[in-house]
Amino acid sequence: MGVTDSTGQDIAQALGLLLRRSTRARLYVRLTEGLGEAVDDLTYPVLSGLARAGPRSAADLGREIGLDRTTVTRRADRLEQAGLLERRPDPADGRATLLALTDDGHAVVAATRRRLTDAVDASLAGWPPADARNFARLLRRFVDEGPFADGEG
Amino acid sequence: MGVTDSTGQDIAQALGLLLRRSTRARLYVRLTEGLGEAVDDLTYPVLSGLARAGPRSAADLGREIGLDRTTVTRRADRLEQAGLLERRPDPADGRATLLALTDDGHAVVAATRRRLTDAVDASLAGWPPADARNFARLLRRFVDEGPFADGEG
DNA sequence: GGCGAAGCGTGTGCCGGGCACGCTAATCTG
DNA sequence: CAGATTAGCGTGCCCGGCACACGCTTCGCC
Repeated sequence: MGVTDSTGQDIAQALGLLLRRSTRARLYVRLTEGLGEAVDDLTYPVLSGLARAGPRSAADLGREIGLDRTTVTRRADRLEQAGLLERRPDPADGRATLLALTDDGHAVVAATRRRLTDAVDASLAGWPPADARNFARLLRRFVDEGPFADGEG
Repeated sequence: MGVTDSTGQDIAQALGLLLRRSTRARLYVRLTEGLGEAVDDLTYPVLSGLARAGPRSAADLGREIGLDRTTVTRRADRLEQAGLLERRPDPADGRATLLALTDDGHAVVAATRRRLTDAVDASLAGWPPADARNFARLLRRFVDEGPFADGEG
């Protein structure tokens, strides 16, 4: 990895830039804009996590998405009030309360995902299809094996 | 973008995963670990921004990195106390105060960047060099043209 | 059937972030 | 050249999110 091989450095730089911009541009804020008062960059991870993992208890979901149990509870309160999420008693465990998306909740997640996909599509518009496919493949591999791959989520 | 072309969707998915994990794994926290009490995931962007843009006023830097002017000031206070940053009166403008990295500050930024590069190198260890180079090129292009490219930073 | 463990919700304290104020200096105007 | 307007800075203040601690209920084991 001498001067002749700056690949790692290049990627690190681009990665830093990516992470910086995605927060600076408030990506999450924009993606969730206009989807109702309750859904914003803070509450969306709860919705998204439930969409991914299915009905879960607050504690489980917290472990899943890296938040404190109580924080999940508070955010779920807001989402429940907005009708995007509902609480059901766990049939298998009387103390547990399952958080589950309502149809509206699923719709919000779908809309947000579509927005992101559209944005990606737009920025890939001028790319040769082969490059785009290659990028998708390599990015996927990097994310799976990458410096963050200590968890499943 | 029918069923036959899921490329955009694939990238969006991987991108979401990447952003999620980088916060969930507290990437920034780890990268700045052990570099002194004052430097953490909150104060590092100030350091990094100064390293990129050179000596700047708090207001300018705030616009640069997407933070409120006063927030930059508070964080700069901590960094100044730790000797990583210094305040100089702007010779060209008597009301302005320039924030500038000290040698120690530059060293901290260099160390953090090296850590990230090392992590990337490690996860690229098993890759064919051609793939790695391709990935670097494509990622760079995507970041430059991507859905976030509304700013320079 | 009783007892420790696990889960949930909520009250409380703490910390980060943005707004508003007062001040100083630069720039514009007549 | 003097007054007025504008731009910049630091700090006091308030709001909101987060984690810890408590009390309660329920499960699992003995």
